[in-house]
Amino acid sequence: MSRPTIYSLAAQLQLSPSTVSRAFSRPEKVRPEVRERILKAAAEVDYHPHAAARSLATGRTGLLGVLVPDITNPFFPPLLRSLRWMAASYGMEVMFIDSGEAVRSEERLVAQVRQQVDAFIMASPRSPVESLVAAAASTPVTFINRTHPGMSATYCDDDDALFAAVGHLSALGHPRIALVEGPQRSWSGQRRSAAVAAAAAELGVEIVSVGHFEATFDAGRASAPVVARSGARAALVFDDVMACGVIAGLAEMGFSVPGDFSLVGCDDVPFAAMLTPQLTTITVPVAQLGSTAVDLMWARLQDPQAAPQVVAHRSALTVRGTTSRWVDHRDR
Amino acid sequence: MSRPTIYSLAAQLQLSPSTVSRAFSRPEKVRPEVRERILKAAAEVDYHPHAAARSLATGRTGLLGVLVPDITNPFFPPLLRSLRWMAASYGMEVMFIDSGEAVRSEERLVAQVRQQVDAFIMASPRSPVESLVAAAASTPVTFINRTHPGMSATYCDDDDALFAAVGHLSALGHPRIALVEGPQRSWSGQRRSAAVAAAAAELGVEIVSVGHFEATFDAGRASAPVVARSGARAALVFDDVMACGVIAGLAEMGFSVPGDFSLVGCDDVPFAAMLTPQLTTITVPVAQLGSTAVDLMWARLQDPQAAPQVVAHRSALTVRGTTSRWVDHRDR
DNA sequence: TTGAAAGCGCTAACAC
DNA sequence: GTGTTAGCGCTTTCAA
Repeated sequence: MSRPTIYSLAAQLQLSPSTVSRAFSRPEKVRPEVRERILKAAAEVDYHPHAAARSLATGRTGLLGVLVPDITNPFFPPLLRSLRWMAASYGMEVMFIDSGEAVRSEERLVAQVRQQVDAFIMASPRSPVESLVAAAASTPVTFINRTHPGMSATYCDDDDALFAAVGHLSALGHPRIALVEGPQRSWSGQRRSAAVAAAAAELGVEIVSVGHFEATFDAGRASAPVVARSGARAALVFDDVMACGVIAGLAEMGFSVPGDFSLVGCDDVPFAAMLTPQLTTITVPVAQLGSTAVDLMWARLQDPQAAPQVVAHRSALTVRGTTSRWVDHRDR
Repeated sequence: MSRPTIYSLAAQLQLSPSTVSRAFSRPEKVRPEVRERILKAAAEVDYHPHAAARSLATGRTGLLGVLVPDITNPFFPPLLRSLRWMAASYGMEVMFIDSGEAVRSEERLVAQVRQQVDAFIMASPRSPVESLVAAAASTPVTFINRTHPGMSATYCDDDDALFAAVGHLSALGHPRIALVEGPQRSWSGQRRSAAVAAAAAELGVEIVSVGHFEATFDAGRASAPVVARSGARAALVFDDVMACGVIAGLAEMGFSVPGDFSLVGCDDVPFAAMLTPQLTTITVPVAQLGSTAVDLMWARLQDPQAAPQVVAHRSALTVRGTTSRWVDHRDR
């Protein structure tokens, strides 16, 4: 009546436990017909190897720790989904860790579970990388959207997309573009700001930064008056959530998007296309970031000696409904 | 150089392994000063009990399996976050399982990991409950937003909120309300439709159902023409995502919300308040659903004999910007 | 190709 | 309150 083990199966089949074990862990080392017999009997009694026992013997858990700062941020769910799906394809399950944006606690959370997972994938943009790596101790970690020497990572290169965005707004007649920047500590944020500056210089467009803001709706809304005062009639916003805030803030001041202001967000989170009007934004290939991260993680697991890799993906401008031609008042 | 164990600690402290073990698993059974000594030494060498070994010995994994149909649906992230947070407070970690809305695969996924988790919490509204329970085998499961005889569950009771919503629209001058229903198989959907009907009868409002739709943005958009033709100038929509779709569809037909149509969504997902105008909706206490589910799960784990419980939470109407007074054209 | 046996690190009787 | 000991179910040399 208790759950079947390799021993009960072995006894029933008049085989040794090791043979039964091999049938599952190293099928190629057991004669096909014997293997068949074992698998069949196993299926009948619904036998599954005991994960903990296997783990104790091998030192591997089959678990991948995924750290995100805030699953409530719409950027992460598609990423988590992709990670879990890809992990499953390698036979691994996902241990989900949400730090609730509590940067201080991430270290502790990671240290707490590092022995229960074979590897970590971290998509947390704020915590100091060093302390995360330290907390993971000898457990390999792969980063998403940030890099660290000696660690595998995959990130999104927004340079081209941002260039396209600046070009798009410029072509629409905007001589000047407001830039609503994200958290100063954000790795992607810094890269994005730099890319915009480069693009603007090349395209002869004036960029006016309205400052750094938290990546939240409220912060976006709070930035709206600054955007309005900037003299620009178009804005590039650090991410889609903030862009929603900017739209709301502008609306409170009586401005409409894209009527009075053109807006470009970033990330293309699921709801960007659900807004009315739909948000023009930079589409980040989240699913690919996820699957690449898992691939890199797996490579490290297979060969711990192998050199860590960093692979970039490119985002692209997706023009939708929040950008429109700018007509100077004086022309009207 | 290898990781510390209760044996290495015991040797170092001239104690027996069991005492060291107890210091961690049953601290009250070891003399305070000895416990101190052990904990101190453990901290120094950064000792943590080996989860797999413990699991093998106790039969418990410390893992909670959380099944959601689609983490990309904005209803679930806050729930997952709450679940993980509450689980952590009981010292459990979360194994995340997203079925990708593939109802057929949920059974398989559950069966695959049921031995690695101590319990399941399932928030999947579509799969036949019976097969989920069967797949979980002897692993206890707690449901969210659906019930099953013999199983613990917590759900949201929308009756009062829906009554308030109908009353709200009625007070705004709407004699007739369109009802955009969700998937027919959805447990909550059926309850919501029934509650609306009851409220309408009591309040003397006419409800016209525009039919059942998938709970997606596109389906919502597709329902817009039907809503427009319904004769109603207000609509109750199964959930917020669909409501976004309805707004988009209406906009394509030249109608504005709340100018031409008043809309009430359901769930109050994070982005409901990020829309412009903000969505009037039914606020579901997701965090409480999550923590209650974990509590119920824990109760089952502590005492498998205890009777399963079902606890309801109430949602509430949150009036925001998508509902407004209806003025009949003929009056204009 | 298969079997015997040791051991992974911890817990839980049980005895002291 | 603490120590002894026997597993928990699997993998993995090593021999046969």
